[in-house]
Amino acid sequence: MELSCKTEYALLALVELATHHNTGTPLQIRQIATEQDIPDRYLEQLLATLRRAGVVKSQRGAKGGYLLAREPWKITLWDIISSIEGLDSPQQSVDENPKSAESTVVAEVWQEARHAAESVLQRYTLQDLTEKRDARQQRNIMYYI
Amino acid sequence: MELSCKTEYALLALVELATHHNTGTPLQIRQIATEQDIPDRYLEQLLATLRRAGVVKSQRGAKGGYLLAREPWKITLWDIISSIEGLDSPQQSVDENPKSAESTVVAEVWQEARHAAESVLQRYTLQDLTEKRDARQQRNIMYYI
DNA sequence: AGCAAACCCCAGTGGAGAACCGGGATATAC
DNA sequence: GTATATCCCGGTTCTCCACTGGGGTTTGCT
Repeated sequence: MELSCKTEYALLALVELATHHNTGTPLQIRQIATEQDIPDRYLEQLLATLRRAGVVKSQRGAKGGYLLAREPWKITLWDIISSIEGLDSPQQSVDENPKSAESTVVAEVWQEARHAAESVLQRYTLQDLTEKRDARQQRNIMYYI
Repeated sequence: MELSCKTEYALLALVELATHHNTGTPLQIRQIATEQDIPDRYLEQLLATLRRAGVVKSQRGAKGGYLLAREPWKITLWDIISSIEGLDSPQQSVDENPKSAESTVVAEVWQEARHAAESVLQRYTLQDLTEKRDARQQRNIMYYI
């Protein structure tokens, strides 16, 4: 239920990639890390996960770095979070423990709640986040006048 | 995002209490535990938490046990989960780390998603769970005919 | 070709919480 | 007073999170 540090790092990093997306040049781990104040060796792992999930792509070697795999408006927050959270549900273990009627009902309701949150996260894209951030910064500038 | 074992135990135990609520007699840990297949010493801790949160009340001594603190239709699933998960937000630490614009936006969106899930859980009461269970059992019986 | 800059992979560590188990103190019905 | 329950405090094992470190590999540049 709580926003884990891990997920927040991933989101912040991708917002950073989204803002530099129009340049076409890759962003390096180090740059993202210093910009968003994330431990770089940790961020490296998160980006690796996101790459394997097909959210970002990487360019190895000198002058390498990371790029978004798709346009910012084609990446939803749910894409990111489900990738990083790893709800792979690896084995649909056909175990024969017949869940009680109570368990089944609880699971159904929980599923409904999770789906509600999921659909909110599906509605937001990286593009939306950068726009919301820019709008917020504009407002903050207004306050200073 | 996932339903923890802990929370599921609490919900199952409370469903059990809700079904015996009309009798007016308290249910004991041991009974709930064997009925719902929960380790009893663990359930004891959960019920203690729920008691401190005001969801259930206890009766000590022989012939003691647990009772719902309110009627089953006045206890929402959110009441239970927030009690057990302990999202008390203990200290509103007025720390002076100015969150970045990106962090703020991410937090806002996350808040919105969490609120969506929360409102689903607010809509369901213990009464709803028992009714859903009974309806489901009726349907299962129909299948056997 | 050589070198440095970047990603890639694997492994380990410290702390926190989950999911338990156990023992003794306390309250209550009979 | 005794049996029966909850209450309270602690410890234990396990997993995950957050993070660090040591190499290896690919690539651009000169």
